[in-house]
Amino acid sequence: MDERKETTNATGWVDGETKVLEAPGDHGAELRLWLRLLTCSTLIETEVRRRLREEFDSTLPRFDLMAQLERASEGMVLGEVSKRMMVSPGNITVLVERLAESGHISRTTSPTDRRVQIIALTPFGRAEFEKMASAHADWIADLFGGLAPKDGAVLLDELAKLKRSIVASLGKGS
Amino acid sequence: MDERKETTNATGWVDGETKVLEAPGDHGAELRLWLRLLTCSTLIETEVRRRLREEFDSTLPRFDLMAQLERASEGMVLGEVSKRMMVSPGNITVLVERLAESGHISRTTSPTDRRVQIIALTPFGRAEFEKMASAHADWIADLFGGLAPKDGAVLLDELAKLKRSIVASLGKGS
DNA sequence: CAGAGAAACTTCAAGCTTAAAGTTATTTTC
DNA sequence: GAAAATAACTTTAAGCTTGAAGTTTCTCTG
Repeated sequence: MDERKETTNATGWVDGETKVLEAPGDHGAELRLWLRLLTCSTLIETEVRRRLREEFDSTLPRFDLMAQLERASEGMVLGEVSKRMMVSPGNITVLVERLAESGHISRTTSPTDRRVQIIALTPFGRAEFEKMASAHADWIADLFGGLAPKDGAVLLDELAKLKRSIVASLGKGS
Repeated sequence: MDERKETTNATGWVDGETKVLEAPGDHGAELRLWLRLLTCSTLIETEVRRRLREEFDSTLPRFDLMAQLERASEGMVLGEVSKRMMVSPGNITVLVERLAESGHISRTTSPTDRRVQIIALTPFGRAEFEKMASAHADWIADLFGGLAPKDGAVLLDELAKLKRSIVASLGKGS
């Protein structure tokens, strides 16, 4: 990419290594961590989006939706897709419209409940998805390739702990 | 939040813990890692966006842009902001318009180069930003609060390694 | 110093995303 | 069995985001 310093688009603290703003409670360590986490996932996500667009003329949301459908051979209800993708129902409506238009998914109204829409990959959609998924796995493997297996294992473990911390913190609020 | 299983909105592989799809090259470990990383950063980002909206009627992009300006007392050129935030120039144009409208930033044409726009926080904008930044630091500290200091240090270190891997991989392609 | 080229935005078309409000259909309650 | 509540979307308004094309303003070459 380029030689740009570490920056972020979600905290605003430039160069987390050396210049994190000192908050009253001195939350510098957490901010630095968050910044670095965000930098990594932004870099990866941006690259994945770019390649999906350039190599498959597709987008990440489309890919994600198809991925949800991939192992649901009987199809899936819109609400379930919405929950799994953690996005709003209205969002799914739009995505589904486009994917149906392009022939990647089929759409039927449930015979037992006319409120319910069931979507499923078409054979064409499945074939397209498989191509994308295979390439996607390679891209990710490449991006993580410089990480020693041991580091990968440690990172996976630490991220599990972080996730528990996040979920616990979110839980308190509700 | 809720008791939903680990899911993602950028890979489609549900429940990274147990069910990652086996790619031909067996990239399961990397996919699992990516999924977990993404889950963490999505959870945090979603929460930060929610709170910025609810507590400050603001958005993450706005906050980010103001954060870039926060330590640039002399103001900053749009192009520089765009680079630091890693977003497109067109995006900055729109954000700047709105922030100028709401009185958070000022905007002047450079006296030496009429192509160049210089933006800076207004006193009002600075005051608003400081409130937000302080709250933001608290939110992050909360979300990471369940992580032992030692785990934080390890995570920071592993993420540095990951970032190097990513940057190296991106560099190869160009 | 004129024309070519590069820079720094701005505009445009398209798509993603959300919260909130609106529809339609099913279930629950009295 | 109607009215009320609930569910499952869909629609709407607003904002974010991008890549590509367009405009204006320097800067560089010959």
